[in-house]
Amino acid sequence: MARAATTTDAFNAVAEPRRRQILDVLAAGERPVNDLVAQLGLAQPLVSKHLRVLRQVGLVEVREEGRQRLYRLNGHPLKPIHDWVKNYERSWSQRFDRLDAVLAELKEKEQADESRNE
Amino acid sequence: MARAATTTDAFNAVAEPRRRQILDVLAAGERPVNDLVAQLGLAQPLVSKHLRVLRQVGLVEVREEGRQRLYRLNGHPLKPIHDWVKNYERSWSQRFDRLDAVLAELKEKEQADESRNE
DNA sequence: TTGACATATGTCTATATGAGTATACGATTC
DNA sequence: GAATCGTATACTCATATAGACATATGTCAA
Repeated sequence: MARAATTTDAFNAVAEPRRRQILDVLAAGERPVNDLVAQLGLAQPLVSKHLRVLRQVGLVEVREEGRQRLYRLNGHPLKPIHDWVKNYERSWSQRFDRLDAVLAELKEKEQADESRNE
Repeated sequence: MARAATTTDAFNAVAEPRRRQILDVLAAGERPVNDLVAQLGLAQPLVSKHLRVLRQVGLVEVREEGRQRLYRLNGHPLKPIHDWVKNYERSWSQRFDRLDAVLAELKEKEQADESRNE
């Protein structure tokens, strides 16, 4: 089997840095394709293709206005990523240091109790 | 150009659901490969290959003990993902509703002031 | 209606993938 | 040292990609 399609889910869609850039620009508000082309310095067909992927996973929505297509962000599909990754925050954040210390203490105490019962 | 290698960064490495599963198991503590094979129900060579990718982006580390290799989690490389995605949290979280309301109010007031100066 | 503009799609190429299967390799045990 | 265990690697396959380029489609203006 090959790698999962980029359109499988937000995880795959967002693995491509250019697509993250597009979302970052759209976070400031609705934009026509050519604005994105200009801001990102990418070829227009490439931007259109990235937008297609983002559309397919629901990360952007389009609105037609004259000959322009206005794209806007929809962050909802990013929630699963956030939900998953936030469980690992303790790996780097000092915010959890105190909690970790408490847990270690509890564990130690528990083991002491166990050995008392042997 | 082809899609960026899975070993390019955590974004790409973690786009594969099996690799996320592996990390989820390792979050509970150090594990030998065969434990992962059993818990995930995957073929052993497949697990080894996924572990290799995770190693290359620094998400896991290995320790040899006899004929076993004990893998453990290192969440640090996930921080960029968390940092990026958390900026989009307002897209789905109600926690930001109040803030958004305040911002909208400010904006309205600002526009009122502007029109007074015309 | 002709042309310019905004965007999407098709084709091509190089490349890498996940999974399956077989096998290699080092450590241990007999 | 032979057999076994735990793990990694090699090879194969089908498939999808990002990007470059050319072109199609639709909309507006002169």
